[in-house]
Amino acid sequence: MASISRKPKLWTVEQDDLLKQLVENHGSQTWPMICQEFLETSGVKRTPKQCRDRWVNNLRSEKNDAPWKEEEVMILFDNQSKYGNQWSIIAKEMKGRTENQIKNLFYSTIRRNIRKFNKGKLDLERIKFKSLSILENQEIRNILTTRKSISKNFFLKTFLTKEAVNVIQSQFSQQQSTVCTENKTNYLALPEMNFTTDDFYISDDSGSSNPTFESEDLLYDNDYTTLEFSDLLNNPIY
DNA sequence: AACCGTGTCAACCGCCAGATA
DNA sequence: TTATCTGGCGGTTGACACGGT
Repeated sequence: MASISRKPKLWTVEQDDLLKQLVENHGSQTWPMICQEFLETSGVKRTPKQCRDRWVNNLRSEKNDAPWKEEEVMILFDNQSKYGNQWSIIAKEMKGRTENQIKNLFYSTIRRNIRKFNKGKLDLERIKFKSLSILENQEIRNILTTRKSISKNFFLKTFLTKEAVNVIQSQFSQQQSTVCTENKTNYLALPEMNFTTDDFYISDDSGSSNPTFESEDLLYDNDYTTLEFSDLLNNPIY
């Protein structure tokens, strides 16, 4: 079956002006009427849904198009943690940012960090995204909400604990999983604890087989939760 | 200069709940 | 009571710009 094209149909300034005018006349609750009048006036066919989306996402309020500040991003992730994916509620707390802007930033951050984290890792070590519920695991959340400025080393040297792997696998429990038998390398996992990416840096011991995460107060090595690949083979986790 | 990967944004889509006929 | 309509919302897609190689 041929896929249906969904080429976006961009709005012109004239169309925006007309839509604003119509909303002014009829209010923002009567979209079928608005889109009918829109068609009669402009000759352009837009569905009620398209009109509403355009209004809500771009025209309704004064939109802040400035690049996101670090504080805003932190507030966004705090709010997401508090309210879940209720973007409309989050948007109300973030003046000038629309629901769409907030959603876009959130998902692009998640996607970026998944890509960075998975790069160079074996299939079993990777974060597989099915739904945002995996963020309920604090460890995965810390990885996926990491800021843009964090170094590649952070992702290279960070591995999932058994518990985090379980969380991910549970989302795919209905699917057949495969076990890679080629690599017997130990998995070095982060400790199960709350931290922010400001709390530590990765020590410069690139020649060592035991990457070390350090902070001003804490020093970790692989004495803590370490997941060995042989364990996985002997005790499948799914 | 060309290509590729990545990030951002607007628009689209599908689902759900409430209102109404 | 049921079917249909509508608005609201979360999640996804496609286009485009930009930077790195």
